[in-house]
Amino acid sequence: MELPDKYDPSLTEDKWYRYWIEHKFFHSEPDEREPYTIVIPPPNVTGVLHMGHMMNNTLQDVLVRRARMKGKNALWVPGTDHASIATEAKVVGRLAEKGIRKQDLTREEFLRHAWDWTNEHGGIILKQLRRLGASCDWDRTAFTMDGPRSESVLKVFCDLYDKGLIYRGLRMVNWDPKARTALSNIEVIYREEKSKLYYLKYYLADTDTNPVVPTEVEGEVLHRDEKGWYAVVATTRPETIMGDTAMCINPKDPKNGWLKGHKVTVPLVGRAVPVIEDRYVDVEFGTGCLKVTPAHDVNDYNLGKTHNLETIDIFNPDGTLSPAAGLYVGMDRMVCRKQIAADLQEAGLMEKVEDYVNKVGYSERNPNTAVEPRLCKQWYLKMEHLAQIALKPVLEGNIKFHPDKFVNTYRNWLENIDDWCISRQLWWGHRIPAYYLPGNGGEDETFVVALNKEEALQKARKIKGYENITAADLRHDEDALDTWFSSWLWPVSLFDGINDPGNKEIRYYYPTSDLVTGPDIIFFWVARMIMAGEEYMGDVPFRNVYFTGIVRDKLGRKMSKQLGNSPDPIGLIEKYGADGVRLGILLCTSAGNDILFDESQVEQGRNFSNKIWNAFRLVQGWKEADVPQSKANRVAVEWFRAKLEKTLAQIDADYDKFRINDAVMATYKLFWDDFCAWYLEAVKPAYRDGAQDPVDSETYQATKEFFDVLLRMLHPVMPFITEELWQNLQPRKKGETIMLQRIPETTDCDGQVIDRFEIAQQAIASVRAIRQQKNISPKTPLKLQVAAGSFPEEVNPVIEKLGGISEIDICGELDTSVPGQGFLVGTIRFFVPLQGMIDVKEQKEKILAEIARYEGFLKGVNAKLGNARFVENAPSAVVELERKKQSDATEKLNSLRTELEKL
RNA sequence: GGGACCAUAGCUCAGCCGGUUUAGAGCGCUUGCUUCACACGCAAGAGGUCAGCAGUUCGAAUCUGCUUGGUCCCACCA
Repeated sequence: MELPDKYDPSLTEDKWYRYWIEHKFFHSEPDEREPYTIVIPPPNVTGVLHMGHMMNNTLQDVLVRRARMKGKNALWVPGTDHASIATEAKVVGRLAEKGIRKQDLTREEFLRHAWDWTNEHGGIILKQLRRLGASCDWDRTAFTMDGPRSESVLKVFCDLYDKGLIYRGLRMVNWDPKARTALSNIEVIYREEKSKLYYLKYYLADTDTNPVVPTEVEGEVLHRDEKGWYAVVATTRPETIMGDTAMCINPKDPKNGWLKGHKVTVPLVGRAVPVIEDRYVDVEFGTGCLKVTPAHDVNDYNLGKTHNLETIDIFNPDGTLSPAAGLYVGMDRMVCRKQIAADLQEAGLMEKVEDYVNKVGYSERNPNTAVEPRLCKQWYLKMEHLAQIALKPVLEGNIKFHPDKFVNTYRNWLENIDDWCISRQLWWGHRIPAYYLPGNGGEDETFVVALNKEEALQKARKIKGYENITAADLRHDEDALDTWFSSWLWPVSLFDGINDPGNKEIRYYYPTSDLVTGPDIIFFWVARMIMAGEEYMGDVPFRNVYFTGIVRDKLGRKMSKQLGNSPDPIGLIEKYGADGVRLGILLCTSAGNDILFDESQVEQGRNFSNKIWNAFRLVQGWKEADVPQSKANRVAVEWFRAKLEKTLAQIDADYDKFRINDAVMATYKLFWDDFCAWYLEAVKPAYRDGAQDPVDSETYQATKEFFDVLLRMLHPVMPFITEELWQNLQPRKKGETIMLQRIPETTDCDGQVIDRFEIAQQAIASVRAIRQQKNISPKTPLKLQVAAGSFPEEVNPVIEKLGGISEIDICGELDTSVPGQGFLVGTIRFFVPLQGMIDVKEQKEKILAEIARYEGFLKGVNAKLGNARFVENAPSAVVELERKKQSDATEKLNSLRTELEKL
């Protein structure tokens, strides 16, 4: 077979992926083998692949392919997430393009559109993962809103409700006015922002009742003008004054003490509100006077509760001013802020405006929409018990985080956790299985929680006074559940562990092995999966969590559509091949650290593919012959066998510690440096008279075996090219695959073999350096002298072959009477005679520099050994080591000086 | 406001339970090579006072403290 000199991934990738699928190599069923399970972090069903997915899924594929090749029953379950708020937003946007408003549709009509959209775009991302080579068991592809998963969600909701962990409560929630839904605390992202601090005048409302107004307060300017006495309130949100129902001061604040017991008038609004006292107020902030708007601020809400204040909700769900505001009705809150500021100024009610930096909460899914605190009734999940059971396995090490620094983050969150707001005012999602009974519909409305309407009806009829109601009387709760309320069940629900507890699959595959995900969803997902796992399985959902970093561009910026700095993953695969992309990503990954992605890394991956390809071309072109093995070949084979063993052990250790980039780099260097640059060069047959010499059988077979092992080691990282070459390395049976071959177990290696070959490597490098310096062609044969001693003669043939040495003379003393150049490998002295080709002056300078270096080194060592305290206190082994350094350096110096003299 | 992490060659990082390292890797860079596997290559090189200061120690990139610069997480200060 004639192979082109460039590897073309497009000719192999699709072919082998189809082969793997046809033979169901990715499919797993429970059997007697040890299971290895990964569940995919389900991407948004309508999402498209980005670099973060590429990294995350490449890592998972490496882990799962490796486990498979270690003989485990490996399973990687794929699937997608319905992503309620994100998907609903997309559907709303798409409908808007067609001029359709969500509020004009019924729930059923809207859901029809949402499913259409899902079916149209859903799963694109999973198709893209196939291009990457992902060895997911596609037969098991799941969706968080498919039948079994939805049923699991509802069952869990009912169960938690029955356990008293779910309740309905009137609370101040984080409201997204664009999506018009409540959000959980962790869906709010706080951003520092330049804004204004407005100082508003609140005139005393009761001046005519002759208040006791102080004539002076030490160090403070009192507020009085022609209209009377006034207090000044600093606020960032003047548009909320229509909801003010009090002003608050700290009881211990001397400068505002005069306001006690008075009423003040809300500017523009004209309403008189009481001045209340609460230690919550920070005396130092602003003027020490706080406007209290119980409906629109969490702290104010709490103040309102303790001080029994009226609550005036001045906003509509979409963030516009409601009739309750009385002013600016229908205006957007942000527009209103500017308008009211102008109006206050105009009316002389604004003392001043300052620049101010504060933190504003934004919706995670609508990043340009500021969250509005809003008082409304929502469903909550109590967290105390769940947090407790989730904390233990992580703190006790039953679940290991990589890197473990995230244990702190995790603990901190769980120890200070708030109840989880699980209801969303959305249609796309799992509808809350609560049914309201006919009644007043007020705050204390009656409801039942049940899997379906029939069950709900049965439950409802047991309630006194409702014995005769019909299904039509029941009103199903309109809200959907938070997306994460379904994904937290993922490792359990994928094996139907909720609907069919104790089934064969859940018993076999649960707990899963490793989870690969980003630290940004440690609270959203990781922590909650541990809660659900412990609650419903009584066991951890996974053993290890590998946290990836964020993929950033070369300049350290997050990848984003706006910046246009995110490469198209499929484009990259087409340009460099999936294997190249995978290697490029893996080389720069390390657990928990952000990765700075640059296309040059993928180029490196592509180059490596090509290197493997060409190494294969070389070996494939060899002719095997029944001739005795040369000494050089024997030494090389022996060495590479040892080197392979040693590296295999290293790589195993790296993978076990989740140091995947180190493992990949070690494999890369083993193939490129050790195998190609040294081993293949050492055994490569000579090319003579227009034909290549044959290779002896022993070496030929060993080389093929090495190649086979190397391909197996590389396969988890570069699945396509390794399959292609493995299939061609020797005739394979139909249905065979490298995927299911074993990666060899490690055995002990002969360190001495490696050490002595290293001497040869260094000698060869030195000879090559001499050639380079003296401008001597690699083809010109050179002689080499070695001072007899600890030099291992076995490696001579290798030095001769790779160094272009015609003769190695092992002598008692180097014959430096002829001009030439010496070098040292460790303490072994070498000399290359060079008849009249060297520059004596340059040579001298070099030796002098070397001498200076060793003298400095020796000085340091001598200083240590001359220090009585060192010799007395340091362990004897350490002192011995220093002595050895001393004698070695002295010896080196002597030989250098001898050489110098002889020049 | 609380907490975590980071600072080592031009770049990205490893080493960090103190002593076989007057510091390693990959990429990049320099020089020389159309050597019949590969220029997506081969070979040989250059390059760092381990952020700064102080301390502990016979000995510190490695431990402690402080300083500077950077990143991230958590928190209801208008």
